[in-house]
Amino acid sequence: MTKKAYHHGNLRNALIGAALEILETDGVEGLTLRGVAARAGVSHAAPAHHFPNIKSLLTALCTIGFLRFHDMVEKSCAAAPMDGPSQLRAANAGYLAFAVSQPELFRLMFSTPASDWTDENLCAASLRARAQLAAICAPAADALGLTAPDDRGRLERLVWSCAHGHAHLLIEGRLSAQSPESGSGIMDIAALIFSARPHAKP
Amino acid sequence: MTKKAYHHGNLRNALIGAALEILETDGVEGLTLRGVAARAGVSHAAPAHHFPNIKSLLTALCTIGFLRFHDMVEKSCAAAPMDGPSQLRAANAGYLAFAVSQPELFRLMFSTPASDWTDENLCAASLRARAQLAAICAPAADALGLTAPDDRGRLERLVWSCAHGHAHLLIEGRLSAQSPESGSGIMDIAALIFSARPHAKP
DNA sequence: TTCCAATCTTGTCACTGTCCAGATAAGGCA
DNA sequence: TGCCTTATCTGGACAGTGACAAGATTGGAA
Repeated sequence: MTKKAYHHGNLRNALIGAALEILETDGVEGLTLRGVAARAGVSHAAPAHHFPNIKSLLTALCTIGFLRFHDMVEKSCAAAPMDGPSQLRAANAGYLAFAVSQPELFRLMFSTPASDWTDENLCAASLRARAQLAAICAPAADALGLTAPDDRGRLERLVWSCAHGHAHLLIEGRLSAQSPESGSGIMDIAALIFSARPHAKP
Repeated sequence: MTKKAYHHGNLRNALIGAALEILETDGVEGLTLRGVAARAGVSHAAPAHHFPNIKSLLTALCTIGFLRFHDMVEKSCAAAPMDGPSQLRAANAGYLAFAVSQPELFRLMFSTPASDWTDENLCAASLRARAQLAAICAPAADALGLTAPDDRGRLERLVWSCAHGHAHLLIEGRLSAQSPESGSGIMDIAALIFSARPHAKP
């Protein structure tokens, strides 16, 4: 055990783990390929075989982020009543909770140039989260009498924009004066939506 | 004229100008202190006297961003009818137009760790934009019968979150399938707000 | 005119990502 | 069993980066 094995055996995962730790501690600007290698206990060039460049490492982190994000929203929704407004509130709460609990990862996920968006895994993970959003919005769209795909997409964008904007502004310290649970965002939106009379075309 | 002056005379502004150009061309990751110096035609260490470190340069860019942002929203609102909904729509349009026209600057403005938020000028410029938002939201708050400062703040956050989220998702390429003018964001929000009956407490 | 302070240049350092050649080990094949 | 192909990892190197230090240049005040 005192003698270090030449082959790590599970270096790729070890690197990702180390990178995730460094990410939340020091932020993206503190995340260096050499630092990750050092934390994993390998030489500075060892990551090259698993991640040809730092962008590919960030892409892997980003992918994990979307998976975690999906799970967190799902759990939040599963614990809530099944009616439309409750599901929207739960989704918003999950969105926010993820951003607050792992702000650096959240930042990374939504800073597009940082990662490689031609990567299959990343696209799949991202699309899965996108589909989740659509499913959660469906009851609200039904309640508002929106049948045209365009209108439904518009509602999704509205809900998403609101949740995302709130989460982003919050972790960037722009809403620091208020507590995260102060009930802004989709919660109020939902209340307004469901109290408003459905109107055919804006 | 063939002989280059030892003293630039207006180096600080020249550096900022060069940095703004490089920023929108190559993004923040392509913005280097040495590159900025080269574009301004000075040696690699010349910026040090005006900007002790790269963070202070980014802070200056960020400050300019908030000034431009304020002006853009103001112009958009000035060109619109003075009623509450129109002003909200105009503000949203200005918010979006700024983000789309200078996405890298927008990104920089809302990536907090990039710049120094103890800087007086930056804080002033940011607070000015924040006050502008409050002023634009005031008529909507009045129309909804919101008198308590908490409720008014909540509305502001709601409006801001929605506009910001839409702008951010758009420039990060997450809403690429739809055109920017497709009327999401505050416009729909406003329509819902002004069609909804005012309710005392959610 | 002289001198000081601001400004700019040159040189240097540690650190980074990336590339390269070579060392080491794992597993298939004889 | 022993060899050998391939994947994995090491150590060294290079250009580019931000930051620092020391010296050159200049504008303006005394």
